[in-house]
Amino acid sequence: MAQTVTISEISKYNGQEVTIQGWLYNMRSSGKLRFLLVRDGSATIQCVVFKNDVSEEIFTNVDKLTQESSLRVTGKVAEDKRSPLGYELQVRDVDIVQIAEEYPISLKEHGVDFLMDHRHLWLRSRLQHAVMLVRHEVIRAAREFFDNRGFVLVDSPIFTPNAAEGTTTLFGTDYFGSKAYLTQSGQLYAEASAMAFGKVYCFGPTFRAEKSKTRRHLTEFWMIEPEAAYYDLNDDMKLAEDFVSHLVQSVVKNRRRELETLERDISKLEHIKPPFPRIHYNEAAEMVKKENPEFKVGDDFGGADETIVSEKFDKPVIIHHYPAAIKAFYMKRDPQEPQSALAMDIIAPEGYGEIIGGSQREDDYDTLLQRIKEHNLPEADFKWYLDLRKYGSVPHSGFGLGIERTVGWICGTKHVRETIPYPRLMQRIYP
RNA sequence: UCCGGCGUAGCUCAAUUGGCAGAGCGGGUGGCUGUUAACCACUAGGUUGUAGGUUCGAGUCCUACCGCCGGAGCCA
Repeated sequence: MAQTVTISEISKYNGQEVTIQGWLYNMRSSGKLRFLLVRDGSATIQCVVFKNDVSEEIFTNVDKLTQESSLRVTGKVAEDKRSPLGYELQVRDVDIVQIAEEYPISLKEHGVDFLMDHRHLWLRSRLQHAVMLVRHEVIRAAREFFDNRGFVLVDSPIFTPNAAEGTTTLFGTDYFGSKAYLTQSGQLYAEASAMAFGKVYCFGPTFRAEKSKTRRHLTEFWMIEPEAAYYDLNDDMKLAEDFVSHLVQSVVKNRRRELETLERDISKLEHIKPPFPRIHYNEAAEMVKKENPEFKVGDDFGGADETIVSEKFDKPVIIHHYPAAIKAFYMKRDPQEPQSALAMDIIAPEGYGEIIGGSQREDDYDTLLQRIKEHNLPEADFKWYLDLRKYGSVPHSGFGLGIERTVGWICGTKHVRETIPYPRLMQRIYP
């Protein structure tokens, strides 16, 4: 009875007989030879069936195999320079678990819509598999980063009674007869958590009902949001650049093979280390104005404008001190320049757009109450949030990082929908 | 919501600007002892998104609708 092993660890068993269990990715044949490409989720290996090495029955059965049929293969691990993996399996026995029906996804080209309709199967293919492993590494490294720095995971709720920044972009649900919304950010609750634990982060799905149809948008996406008491904007920016650098370096180190599979130019990631360029909004606005005459100082940047700024640098760019008028109600204004918010965004290189938005929060009770009134927000729903400014208020800051945009940038994918297993878009909620 | 593009075989696409609906892949059958999206031969496969219109004749032109794509706005 041969030992059952995973393909990614096959090099440990060179010369030994082992069993692998997986699915048939592709088969080629040549007379008395059959080449079975078998994947098991960890990697893919070529299994060579030579007619004279197996029984007549096994050889006949192999010819019945179809793409994605499930099977167990037993054979001897052999080093082979012709194999991309470095090893192949010299087959002695094949145990067919199921003969797959005609598989919809061929090895040739398909359109995006067709592939998305078959997302549940598309995840098996090489490139999608690589992207998901990078996503896994980004999330693993993100939690590692905060855990190592004394941040506590304190998650925020997904159902919320109110709208942090207006209800038009929120998904409403019926909550036992009253209205509830799906969260668009865990931040407000993270602020409360930070007052209990000092340094916290929350990580979960967030929802935006905006009718956006671009390569950068999903209606459901994952965001990781640290929040720290006694952090000012400078502390926040330092934390953010250390964080982004750690994510990129972890992927470069631990998922290099996947980046190569994706044909990502790794040299563009290797030098992503602190410090990042930091530029004042006014400075960024001047850069944009030179190339986009329609832009007016005081406006928010559009996608193309962000790219104009990010193209000037080969690292992510931190833009800070945005005009308070275009930013959220909870952001503190700079006492030195009251028209500006203590806010910062990080724009990824190569046109991948905003991956981080953060700020120092307003910590004065009266000022915050005034902002809530100015924005016509339901005061009663924010009572608990205002409480934080009544009982030991402290300066504090935080930011949110969009997982999908970050993974998209690191992988070099064209559209964020390929960076989440089952994307939700305006026109898609299947599968 | 606005702007633009596209809907032809299971999939990816072609069809000479209005004149016999085709190819590759995938499926099926057969062949080949080292294939790398293997290759070779044969084979099955169609209400050209829907409805109407113009015309001797419409995949192609016109009108409406439906679906999809990605860009703007907004954002991570």
